[in-house]
Amino acid sequence: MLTTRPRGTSDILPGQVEKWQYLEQVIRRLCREYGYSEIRTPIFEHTELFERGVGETTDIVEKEMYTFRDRGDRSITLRPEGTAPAVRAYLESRLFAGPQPVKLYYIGPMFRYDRPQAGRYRQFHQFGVEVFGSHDPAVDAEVVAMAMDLYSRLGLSDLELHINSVGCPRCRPVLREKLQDFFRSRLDKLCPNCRDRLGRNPLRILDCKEKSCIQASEDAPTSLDYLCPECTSHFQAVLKYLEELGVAYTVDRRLVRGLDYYTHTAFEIMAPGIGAQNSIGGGGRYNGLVEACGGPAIPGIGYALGLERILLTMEQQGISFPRPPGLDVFLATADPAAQGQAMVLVQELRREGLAADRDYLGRSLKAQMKYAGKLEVGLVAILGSDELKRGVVALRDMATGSQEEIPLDRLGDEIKRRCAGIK
RNA sequence: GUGGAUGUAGCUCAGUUGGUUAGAGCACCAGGUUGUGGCCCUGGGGGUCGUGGGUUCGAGUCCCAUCUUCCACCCCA
Repeated sequence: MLTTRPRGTSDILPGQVEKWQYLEQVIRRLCREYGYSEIRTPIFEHTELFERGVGETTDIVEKEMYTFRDRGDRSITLRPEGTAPAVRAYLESRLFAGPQPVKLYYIGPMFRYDRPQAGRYRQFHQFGVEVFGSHDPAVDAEVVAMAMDLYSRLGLSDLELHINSVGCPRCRPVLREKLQDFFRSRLDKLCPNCRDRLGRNPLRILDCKEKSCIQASEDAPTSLDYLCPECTSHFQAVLKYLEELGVAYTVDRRLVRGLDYYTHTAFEIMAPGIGAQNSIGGGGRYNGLVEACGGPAIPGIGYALGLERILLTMEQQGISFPRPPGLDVFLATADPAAQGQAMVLVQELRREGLAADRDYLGRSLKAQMKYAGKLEVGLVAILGSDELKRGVVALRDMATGSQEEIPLDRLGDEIKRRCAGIK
């Protein structure tokens, strides 16, 4: 137990963490180019925020939250998603009083008490964006295009973008009723889960993966059949913009975001080949959420992408990551007399902005060379008492094996010169 | 939360019908004569056989429980 991490968590170790850093770097650049500012919210919040903000009837709230009482007897929950905290911060800091729209992004760990499997963990990471303050369907399109842009920047291909409109508070009740009418007559064909859903959230039946339910809902009315004129024109505009942006999509009338405050656009991106948990991102418009959280009636839209699943897909598609830079130079000492001088020299090189390191295990020169070879350092500077006397070091190019004496005062510049040539 | 599989050195695995000090390859460390890596050779360290019970004269091998990971379901990222 002492040496075992909690279930569904993972250590991101050297060798792997560079991939994360690369991914994060691409994300941050993307966000800057799209005009988004980062927001960092707490990793835990008051439980009510998620109960209200995510929805009491969702699986997340009903069975997946990490909730506990703190020492002040407050109910605290490790954040299971990023939208509700962003809304909370937007309201708490009155960002709606500043210039609109407010475009935010976040990146960090989320927590859900699920049963782990490939691509699903109890602590996982999401990158997400939220835009507050605009109804413009162009924002819907931009947000979708931005997500797709990230995937393509990472080199991912063969992704499926599904998009739908789930209506608004005006047309959804109509659809709800139509769906309830439709399914009431074929209750016997629905799975127990969906029978339960009929009363609470009939839209979700369309989303059920149970064979019988898929069959039963084949001719069921979908949101697109009962959209109000405003919703229809909004959705048509989003699709038109996507076409203009060259983003390929599939209208999926079964795609549902089950929460009450979700409105209009809903979308999801799937990656084939990474297992059953193949959704690598999803989002939609939530024009009712800010108000539901006690704020003014301000529209919003956003998405969240799963970082583990993106990395999984990249690996599955054989995408190579840029090689992280290692040391510029390794300083090897040829005899113990040079130790003190080596320490000072390495420190000087670092001050000059070079990545430099040396041996700390009292190894023989041979062993130090071997070690440097394993680290794949391009240059090794060798310092012995002979060199020390003459104020030079032997600088060895590890790729070619050629070696040259460099005066100590020129060493930094010489290394920089050679590294520049390689880079 | 439900069902199925898995678990032997850091990694990939072997381990005969239960029977002596549990092995290999790779990795790690050290040597292969005087201050020099990548190949090769030699040697070394490292395993409470996931954990806890049980059966047995004897268990890595059989039984039970538990944990982990994996796969699927539910659902999502």
